Amino acid sequence: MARPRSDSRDDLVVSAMRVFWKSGFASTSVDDLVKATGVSRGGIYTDFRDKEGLLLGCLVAYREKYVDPALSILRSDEDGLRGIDAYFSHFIALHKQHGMPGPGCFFANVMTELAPHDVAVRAIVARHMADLRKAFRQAVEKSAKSAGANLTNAELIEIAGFLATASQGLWSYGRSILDVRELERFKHVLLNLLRTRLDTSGAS
Amino acid sequence: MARPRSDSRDDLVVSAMRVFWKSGFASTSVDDLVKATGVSRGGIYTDFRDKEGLLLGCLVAYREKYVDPALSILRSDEDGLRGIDAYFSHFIALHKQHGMPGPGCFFANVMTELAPHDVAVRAIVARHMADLRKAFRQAVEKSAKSAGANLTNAELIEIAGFLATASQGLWSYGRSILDVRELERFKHVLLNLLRTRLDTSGAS
DNA sequence: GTTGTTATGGAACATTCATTCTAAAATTCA
DNA sequence: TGAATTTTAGAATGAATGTTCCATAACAAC
Repeated sequence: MARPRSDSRDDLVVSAMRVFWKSGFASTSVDDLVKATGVSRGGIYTDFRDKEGLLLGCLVAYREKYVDPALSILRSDEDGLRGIDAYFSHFIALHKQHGMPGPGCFFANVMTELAPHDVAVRAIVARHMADLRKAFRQAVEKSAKSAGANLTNAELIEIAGFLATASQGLWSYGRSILDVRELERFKHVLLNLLRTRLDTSGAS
Repeated sequence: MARPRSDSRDDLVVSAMRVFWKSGFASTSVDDLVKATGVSRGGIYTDFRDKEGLLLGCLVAYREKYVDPALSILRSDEDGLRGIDAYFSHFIALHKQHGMPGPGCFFANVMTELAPHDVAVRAIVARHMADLRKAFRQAVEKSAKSAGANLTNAELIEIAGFLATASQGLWSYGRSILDVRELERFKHVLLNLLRTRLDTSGAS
């Protein structure tokens, strides 16, 4: 049963992504991938060089399917803090619907498992973190403006980097707990800290 | 060459810990462990039920050898914020001496890789996070007092939970980057946020 | 309906895996 | 020294691994 190429491969990469996402790279066998995707071994090795090639494809698919929409949400609200709130709520909702312990963030998982030993993974993870920092930076900048806070460019960048890194901790933690409310508490504290930080940088 | 039992097994568990810590559970073979520890396959399976049993032993050893000293540092300074600073500096120094990309935090790594699928791991990780929260809580409480900040018990707990979770993100991120200064920037922002939070909760 | 292209299921392959076992060697204690 | 106890190195086991290959079957285009 040969299916039309273009969209069947989207299915392949999306199904594979979910398995890698939940179980990690090393613990996922090619057999698992064949079963989960419905694509034959040959098909997988034709379209991707090997198991790691498929993983890299899955990371790209994850960015398009999950990260980009989340960053749009983060950017779309003209109120920066509300955008950040919405970004976290979006992923927390994903964890709620998935059931806890949650799947975490695919990038955070892969970063933790493979980054030290795999340059290709490190590169694509670095790009993800840069995107995340950039989106946070714009959000913080907006809310700083509307709060009348004076933040230097360096401070904006610092804070954005902190937010990006801290949120990776949240998603990893989500893989080990049974209560989503812990995720919400994190969001709550993060926003409070950020708000007070902006409120105390009022124009001199 | 039979060595005295009690201390040779400490060596075993410490050497194995380092391998699991850097390479993860699934990617570490029993062969790797035999080579790294110098203990025979039989010896490993005699003292620990299986590979996972050894991992659990390594997690306990990690807590004793790395976490407890770090928490002592965190607790020892009578200035809470300075204790938090010292805690992060301690682990950052570890990353510096190890070379980047760093090994991260063993608990954070195992949490990300195994927690969703392994109840035993989840339990021991939960205990670690609780310890970490408790230590952070005491530190924040101390610095709140000395800053004259009015924080409710609930607020203290919330903030401590945030700190514990956020720091997991830092260590995971440390596995994907080549420049330790990124870790230091994180610490810097974290402490700033915390400081301003305490300064704005002054007695009414 | 024929032809050329692609995908399939599954066999085949060579490794590697976790785990068990055993005979020899080292260590302990008398 | 000699007997009892551990530990070792490494063979053995059987299953699982990633990857390649191929004959069959499904498809698209004409």
